[in-house]
Amino acid sequence: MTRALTRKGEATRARIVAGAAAEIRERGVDEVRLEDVMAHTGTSKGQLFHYFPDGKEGLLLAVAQHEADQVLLDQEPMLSNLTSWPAWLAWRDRLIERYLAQGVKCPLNGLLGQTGRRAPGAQAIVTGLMWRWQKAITEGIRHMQSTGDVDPDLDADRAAAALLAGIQGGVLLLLSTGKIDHLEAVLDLTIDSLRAGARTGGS
Amino acid sequence: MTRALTRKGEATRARIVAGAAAEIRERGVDEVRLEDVMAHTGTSKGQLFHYFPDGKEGLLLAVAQHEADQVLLDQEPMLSNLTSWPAWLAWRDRLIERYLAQGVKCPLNGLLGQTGRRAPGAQAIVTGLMWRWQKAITEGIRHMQSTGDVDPDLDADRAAAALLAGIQGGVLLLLSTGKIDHLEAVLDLTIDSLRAGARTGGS
DNA sequence: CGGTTTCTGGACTTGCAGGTCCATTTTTGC
DNA sequence: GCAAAAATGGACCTGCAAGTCCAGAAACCG
Repeated sequence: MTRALTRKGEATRARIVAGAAAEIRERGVDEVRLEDVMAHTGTSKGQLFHYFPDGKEGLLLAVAQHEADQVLLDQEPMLSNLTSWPAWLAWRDRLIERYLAQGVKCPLNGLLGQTGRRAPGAQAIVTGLMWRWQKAITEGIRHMQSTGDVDPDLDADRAAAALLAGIQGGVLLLLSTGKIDHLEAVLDLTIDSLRAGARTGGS
Repeated sequence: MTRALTRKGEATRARIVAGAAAEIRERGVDEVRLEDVMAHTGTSKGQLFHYFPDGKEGLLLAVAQHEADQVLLDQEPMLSNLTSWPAWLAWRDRLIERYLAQGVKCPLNGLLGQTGRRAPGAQAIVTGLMWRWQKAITEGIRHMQSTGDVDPDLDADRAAAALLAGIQGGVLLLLSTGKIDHLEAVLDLTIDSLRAGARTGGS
């Protein structure tokens, strides 16, 4: 019963989400008014509330989900194939490239702080994103352990957790300082550290 | 000429900042109205605009500065004395303890995303905080290098940048997931990694 | 086709939070 | 103690952005 959308309606809905996402990325969550979304997507207020009966709340939630999915998609196919050191470096390069291009515009930053508190659902979206992200990294590490490229005694989950945190912090620092250095340092040092434990099995 | 504050006035101003900070920590930036601050600090609207002629903007800026300073103060005296491994671990424990207690309430998270964009000054405050923080860590690493406890060939700045990023990300993940695991993993693994390079000078 | 549903546009309402103003009280400095 | 300056309280104004409503156009389905 959640379905009562014409083909045209579905297109409009998608256009609204995409447009709102772009607007938010560009100017920040709290700077975007529904009017801006309307103007930017060529829609009317009636449409907005037709597709998002919960108003801004619901729209932001949809945008958050959209952006969260995009974050992971942008890392493919590298993220799901961390099966060799060149693959790891390719992933590293993709991340750097992506966030360098993105610059100060983070779609989820504001959503975490702002929507995160009011909408309980937004919290879930971010948590889900982080969980999926970390899972992919963990699998990458496990694979490298299976091929003997990483110390098998290493706690893959813990290492992935640390790496994920480093990435998040690196992006955060990119947002506040405008420099990519932190993200680079995290990725390079962490990958180096993973490689270091390969041959030297001595503990 | 910036000075025209009575002793009483200064106290009131401080009370407003502290109260607003508490309120923001508790409920998030965008959920706090000036009225809330008034109620919570026992002040009137006239006072608010008397001490902060720029209105909410100026108040948030003052709060941000206050909180930024607090973040570093909370880590003292450990942060400025990272001169032995026990000292590093004490710092680690302090961080864990502090953020565990703080839980989901981050004073600067919202300020980064929200005020960060509108107030150009807020950006500077956050950047300044990060810079001071990283500098302290760098000095700690350098000291350990001088005593031979850390590989002297290590790029201390880069390592500090990575660690800082990890901490920020760990806190971010604490905010979104409610779990301290990421922060713990970052601190433990990074410190372990620093120790690992001590004796083995072979590259 | 024709009835029904969905889609669209935009005028209107509403509430509220930031900001203004000034009259009164307190503090200060001489 | 007394003028001047700062501190305080709170009524008032204002703009704006979310949300409501409904009437007309377009799309769907038999």
